Amino acid sequence: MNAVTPVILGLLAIGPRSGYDIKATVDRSTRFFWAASYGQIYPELRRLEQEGLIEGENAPKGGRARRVFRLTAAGRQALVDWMRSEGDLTVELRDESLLRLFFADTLPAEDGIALLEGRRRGHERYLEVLRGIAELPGEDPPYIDLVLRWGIEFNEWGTKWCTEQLERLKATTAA
Amino acid sequence: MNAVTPVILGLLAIGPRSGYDIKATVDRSTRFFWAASYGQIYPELRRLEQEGLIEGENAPKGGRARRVFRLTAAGRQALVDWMRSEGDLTVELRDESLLRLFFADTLPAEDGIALLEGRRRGHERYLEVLRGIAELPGEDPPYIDLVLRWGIEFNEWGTKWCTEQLERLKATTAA
DNA sequence: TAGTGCATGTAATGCGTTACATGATTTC
DNA sequence: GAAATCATGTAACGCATTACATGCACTA
Repeated sequence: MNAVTPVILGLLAIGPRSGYDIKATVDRSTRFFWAASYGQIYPELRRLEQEGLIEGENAPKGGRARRVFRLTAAGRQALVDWMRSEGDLTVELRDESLLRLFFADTLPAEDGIALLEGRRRGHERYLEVLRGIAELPGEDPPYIDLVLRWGIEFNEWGTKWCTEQLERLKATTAA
Repeated sequence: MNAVTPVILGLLAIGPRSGYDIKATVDRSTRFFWAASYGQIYPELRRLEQEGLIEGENAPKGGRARRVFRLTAAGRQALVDWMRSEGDLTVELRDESLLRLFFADTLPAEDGIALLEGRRRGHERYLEVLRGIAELPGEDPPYIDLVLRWGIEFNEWGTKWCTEQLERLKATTAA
């Protein structure tokens, strides 16, 4: 069981897919909070098949080799077990902008302002990307939609937070 | 220049410290959004000294060997350069709870509820930790305080978000 | 006097990304 | 006919954590 295992099992629970499909789906969806690369996916697919959690079937498209995997009963059980396993909230965060802010006391006042403005721009850019995904035609299943809305609402909150701090700073320096 | 470089330069800009001190400070402050381990810190201290960005001085406490580092002029410049370098917002997130939620459509309704409740508990636990830090005696410099408040307000927002989604779900299933 | 904290350091390990190789097919 | 996309796969690399080794000093 490693980091890609749950993504693979989870995506195959939605529907059968090839390794390539899995990577493409991840890059359009979970990558914002859970990335995965070919170097993890392909070896893990083989391992999961050996363990009987997934089953592969050759499904070439034209003359192009293609192997589609689907979840076995054991695989579905493994997914359910993982979904119900402990762990209320495990977030690993690496936020360079926050680190810069943390050290902003060592710099002139205008640098702190610039950092906050940059942070806000970053949130706004994320919002554009996520809103673009949300406006795509077709309806997502409820929880996939929920997670997408989390991303949007988080970045809205982050934008607002930066604005508030900027106002507070301006009020303080003015006084 | 690697991931620990800015933390070391930034902390030494606040005041001279030993490698041990740096690790201890990180574990009390930036680790929530920027971790660092001995395996990175000690080799990097040597490298930075060789490059002339920091200077070490033997400062034993009693018979216990101790080496305290401080920033050189070149080191301060390197820090300023990094602080002003591009990069509005680079967040790397690994959120297992979000991944579980993403796949919650494949499970019975009560599992989704449980996931949201667990997520909320996680936010509440983080709040306890961060509020404990905020209530510590002594006053933090403005931006260090700002970042701490970000952590608190983010987890407050996250708690509220979970509550709202739970209410929404209950309203939908009731109807 | 045993345990905890201070203090430095490294070797091993694990993990994930990057980059590349290969080749077919579709699209412009 | 070139470029992009589909599709599979791995080797090399870098990075970070874990775990350990060593030893002094303080405190209960």
